[in-house]
Amino acid sequence: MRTEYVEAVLELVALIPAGTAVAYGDVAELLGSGGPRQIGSVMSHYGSAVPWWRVLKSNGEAPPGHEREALALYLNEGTPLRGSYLDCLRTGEGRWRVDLAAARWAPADADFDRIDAIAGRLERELHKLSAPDDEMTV
DNA sequence: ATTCTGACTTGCT
DNA sequence: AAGCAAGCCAGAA
Repeated sequence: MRTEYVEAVLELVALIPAGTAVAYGDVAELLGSGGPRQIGSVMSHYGSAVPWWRVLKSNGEAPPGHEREALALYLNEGTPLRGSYLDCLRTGEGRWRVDLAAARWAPADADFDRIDAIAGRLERELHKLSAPDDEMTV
């Protein structure tokens, strides 16, 4: 189901500029909630409408099962790559990955404002759900 | 309540 | 560089 968490993740991913990328864990950190696996889960189920290829594994490998498609997109938007991606294109044999050190998205001040807005909204939403427990204790 | 599973990470061979 | 085990977090069975 499209929970607040899912919405927050998708909104955040939508902010990632072309040519840059972040790791699943980075998204979780920016969001201030959940872990890498939660992000991966959200992307696999609801990521089709956002730039999913800009969120990948911490070692720079493209999301499992979408390597081919992702490579085309990276080349298309000039994302820094490492390894023999050319061979991969021609012979389908080379190993490659995104040069995350060079491609990692560095949010500007304006971006952080939006990120904080999303994270804050999510925070309040989650708190709201776990709040009604004051009377139960005692 | 318990167990399993997964578009994850990190650390150790 | 490549494989493996153990953490880790939530949702589903």
